[in-house]
Amino acid sequence: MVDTSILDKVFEKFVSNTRVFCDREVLRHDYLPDRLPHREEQVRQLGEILAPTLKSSRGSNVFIYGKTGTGKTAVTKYVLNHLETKAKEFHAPLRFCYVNCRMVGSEYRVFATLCQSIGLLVPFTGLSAGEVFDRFKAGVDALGVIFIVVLDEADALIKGRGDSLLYELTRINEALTKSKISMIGISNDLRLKEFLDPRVLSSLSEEEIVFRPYDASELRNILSERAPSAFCSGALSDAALSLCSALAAAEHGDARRALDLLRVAGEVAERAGATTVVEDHVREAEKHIEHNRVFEALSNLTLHSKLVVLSIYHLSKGDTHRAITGEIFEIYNELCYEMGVAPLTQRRLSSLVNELDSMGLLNAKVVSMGRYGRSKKIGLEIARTIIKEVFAGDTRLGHLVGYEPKYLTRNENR
DNA sequence: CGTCCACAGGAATGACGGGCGG
DNA sequence: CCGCCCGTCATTCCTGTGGACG
Repeated sequence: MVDTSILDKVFEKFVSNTRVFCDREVLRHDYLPDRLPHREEQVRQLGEILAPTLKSSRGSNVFIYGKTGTGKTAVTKYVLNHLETKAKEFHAPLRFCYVNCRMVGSEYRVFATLCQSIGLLVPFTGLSAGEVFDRFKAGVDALGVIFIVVLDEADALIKGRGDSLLYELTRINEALTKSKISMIGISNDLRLKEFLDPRVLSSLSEEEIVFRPYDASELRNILSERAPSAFCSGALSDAALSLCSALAAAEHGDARRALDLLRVAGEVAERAGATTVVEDHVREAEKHIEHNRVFEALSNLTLHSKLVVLSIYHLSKGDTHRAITGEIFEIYNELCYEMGVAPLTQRRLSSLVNELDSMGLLNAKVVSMGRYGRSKKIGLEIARTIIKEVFAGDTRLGHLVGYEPKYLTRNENR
């Protein structure tokens, strides 16, 4: 027999307690507001570039640069949505497809997504990327439309596997007779140009739009624009709103971050039973977000990546000692033995360390120790308590948290 | 000032799981 | 069902290198 009274209380409290939020969806970063403050110029630019598509001519290709949370995606979606409604009004044959390259993952899957958007079903795997591309090409051409391809976070793809995808796409119009394609590339990395083939660069960057980070007062405006529809009147203190803006501005001028902070702060306040969101709730939210991010990232790692993290955890015990690759490999091997799994090679481990570094879980830096060789110095970027928390809850790895590596006892010197 | 450590990280290759068209 | 072609992960082999030591 389960005691449901506890749950009842939780639900009742949730339903009756509508004092803080009235619509928290407004604060999600994928929510598209009616107005995009401080991005009027970019909206106008992109609109001008794409306007010709309404008259069935191809718009220029555009490259959009800017750091995360500067409104690139929002502006693009905003303009495309309006373009779509206009197109319907004028009966212009306009279609578009938005692809987030980082989420989608591989070149193959980008083409697969494009195919799906025009109603072509392709298998998850099995075909060559070229085959999928050809099907897409034939598919769009048959439609006889102006097609806009949006490649968001294109840098994630290009850095990983080169620019052959972009190259093929920029040349696609030569093979099309009834349709035309224009592209919008979006990149978080301003140095992306350096990775690109000059031919791709010139055709892709017919136009460029740069998004500067928001400053604190701009972030404040963005938040205060959304706050009235997100929160009940009087439920949000001015100080809390300012703190969210300031924290996000200090980071990267990241509006996404500001919105997250505000939303989570509201949730923290709500759970605490408060009627007003105050600064302390924001600070709490900051910790909460970081904790969640790390927890999620750690939990989703593969077994071997987890073992690598654990090895570094053991090595950095006590002080802020930074491990080097060789040491990590020693302890990693011990842990693998304890687990009864075959260890990976040092070469592979080195790649895993780099992946963990770019996820922000580790901090890896190549250093030369002169006579004593060249290696990577690696330290944990995250709180040890979270590592304990994640691995202690793992049935397979729990016992390794308290494991005493023989390597460490063998080398009592530091 | 040359040597030589302890790796970094690129390239080629292979095992594996999966879908294709015939 | 088969032979073929993928993408992904991992191994093997490799060349390159910053700087303390002698």
